Amino acid sequence: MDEQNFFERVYEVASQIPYGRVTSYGAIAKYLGAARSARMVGWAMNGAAAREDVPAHRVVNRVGVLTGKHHFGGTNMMQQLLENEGIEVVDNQIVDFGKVFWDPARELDIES
DNA sequence: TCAGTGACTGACC
DNA sequence: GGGTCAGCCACTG
Repeated sequence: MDEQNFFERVYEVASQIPYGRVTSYGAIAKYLGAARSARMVGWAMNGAAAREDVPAHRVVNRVGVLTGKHHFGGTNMMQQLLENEGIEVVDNQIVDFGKVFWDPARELDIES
């Protein structure tokens, strides 16, 4: 994969999140080989939110809480976006998170 | 340059 | 079972 920036990789993975699915910062970080740098994934999302090709609203923390909704205008817009995709959200938390969870390391698999 | 902060996570008590 | 602590790296003041 040459030497793409860490942020660019995060954007690439996030942009591959299928409709109606969500993932966690740690899952992306782990897929990129930086599971201990989940915070950097969150920081990357800060810039990803500015990109329309990167559904940052589909990325939440490990328990399915929309911790980053505050960066989506400070309103429930992030929740609205998820609900628009068929994802039920209650109190900033995704319902049946385990069912809609999308693991890049498993779905995308690590192709040689 | 140093110190504080943050869209997280795993381990420990 | 639930709350607290430390580690992680980049950005800002």
